[in-house]
Amino acid sequence: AAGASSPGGGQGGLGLVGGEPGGPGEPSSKGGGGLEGPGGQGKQDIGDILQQIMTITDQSLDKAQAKKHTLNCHRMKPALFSVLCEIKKTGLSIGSSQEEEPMDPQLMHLDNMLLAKGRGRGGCSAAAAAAASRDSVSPDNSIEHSDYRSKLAQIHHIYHSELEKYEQACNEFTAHIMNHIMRPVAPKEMERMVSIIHREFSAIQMQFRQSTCEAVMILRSRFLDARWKRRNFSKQATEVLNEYFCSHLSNPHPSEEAEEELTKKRGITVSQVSNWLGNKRIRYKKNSGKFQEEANIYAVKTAVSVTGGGEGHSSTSPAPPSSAGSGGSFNLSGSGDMFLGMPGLNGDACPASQVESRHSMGPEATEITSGRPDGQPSGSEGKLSWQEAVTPSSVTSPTEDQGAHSDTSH
DNA sequence: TTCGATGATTCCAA
DNA sequence: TTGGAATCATCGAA
Repeated sequence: AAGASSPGGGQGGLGLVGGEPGGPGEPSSKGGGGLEGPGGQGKQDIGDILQQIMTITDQSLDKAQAKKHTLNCHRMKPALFSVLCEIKKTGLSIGSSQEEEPMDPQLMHLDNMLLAKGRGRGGCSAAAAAAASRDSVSPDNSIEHSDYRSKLAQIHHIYHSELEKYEQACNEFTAHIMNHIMRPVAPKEMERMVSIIHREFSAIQMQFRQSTCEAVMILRSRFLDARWKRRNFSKQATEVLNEYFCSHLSNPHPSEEAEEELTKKRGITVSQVSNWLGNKRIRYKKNSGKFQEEANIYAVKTAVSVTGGGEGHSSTSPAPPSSAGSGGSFNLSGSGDMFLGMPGLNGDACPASQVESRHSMGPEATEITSGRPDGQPSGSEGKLSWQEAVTPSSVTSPTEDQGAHSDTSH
C-alpha cells in the first residue's frame, strides 16, 4: 500500500516483485515487469504492469512469498534497490513540494468570507456561530428574539460537535494508517500521507462549513429581514403621512427637512417615510382612476343633494369609503383635520377637495376634484408634472368608461 | 381560509 | 443617486 501511494515507490516496487524473469511459479509474467533483469526484453507495456498491480492481490499468499524469495535472491537486488530508493527520493521531493501549500485556496477563501460575514450584518457559519454564543447579533440590530437566539445557538452547538467529530475521525484515521503501514516508511513520506489525509478531511469540513453558513444565513434572513416582521404603521402615522401626501399632491417628494419632520411626528424612520411615499405615489397613480370615478360620483350626489334640496344623501346613498367621517360633504372648509381620519380609496387617494382648497395646486389639482370634461391633459407646457402625468390616464382610462360618471361630474 | 391592503426590498432606467 | 415599477411576505378584516 505504501508503495502504491508514491509514484516512484509504486513503480519500483512492482517492478521488483514481478520483474524476476523465469522465476519459480511465474508463468504469467510474460518475461518480467518493466524493471526486469539485465538480460530483459526491453520495455514492458505499461498496461501489463498495471495488470499485474490489479491482479497481485488475487494471487495466493504462496505465490507472493515465492516472488519475495526470488527477489531477495536476485543478484541485482542491491543495485536495483539503491536505484529505486533514488527514484523514490526524487518522487517524494516533487510530491511534497506540491503539497506543502499552507492551505487550500478555496478553503482560505471560505474562511475569509466567514470571518468577514461574522463581523458584518450577515454573520454566518463558524464566525457567526461563535459570535452568536457571545452577543447573538450585530450591534446595529440589537435583536432580542429568543427564538432566533435559540435556533442560532442550536446551529452553533451542532457545528462545534460535528467539527469535533471530524477532528476525532481524522486523528483516528491518521493513527490507523500510521500503525498499519506494512513496511518501513520514511518520516517524510509518512508526513506526506498524513497531510493527504488531513486535506481530505479539510474538504469535508469545508462542505460542512458551507452548509452551516447557509443555515445561519437562512435563519438570519428569516428573522432579520424586515419583511418578515412587518408591522402596519399606527393610525396616527398613516394620517400624518396621508396629510403630507395629499397636501403635496402636485409634488409628493419631500425635502430632507420635510421627511425629518414627518419622522419626528410619528416616530418612524426616514426610510419608512420614503418607502411609504414611494408606495403611495405608485399606488395612487395606479388607482387614481378608480378614485377619480368615485370622487366624481360623490361630487354629483353632493351637488344633487345641495341643489335639489330635499333628500339627505347621507341616508339614502351609500357613501364611498373615502368619505367616511367627512359628514358627507366634499366642500371642506380648509380644515386640515377634516381629512386626517379619512383613509382614502383603498388607501391610495386623498379627498380631492382637500387637495385643492388649501394648496393652490393649479389646474391639475382642480381636475381631481371636478374631473375634466374634455378628457384632455390640461398641461400646455411640454413636460407634465407628476400630477398631470397621473390624471389624464385616469380620466380617459377605458376601465372608467363603464359607468356614466365622467360626464356627470358637475 | 381567503383576499385585499400594506410595508419593505429589489431591479432598472434616467 | 433617485424614483418608478414589480414583487415579496405579512397583516387584518370578512
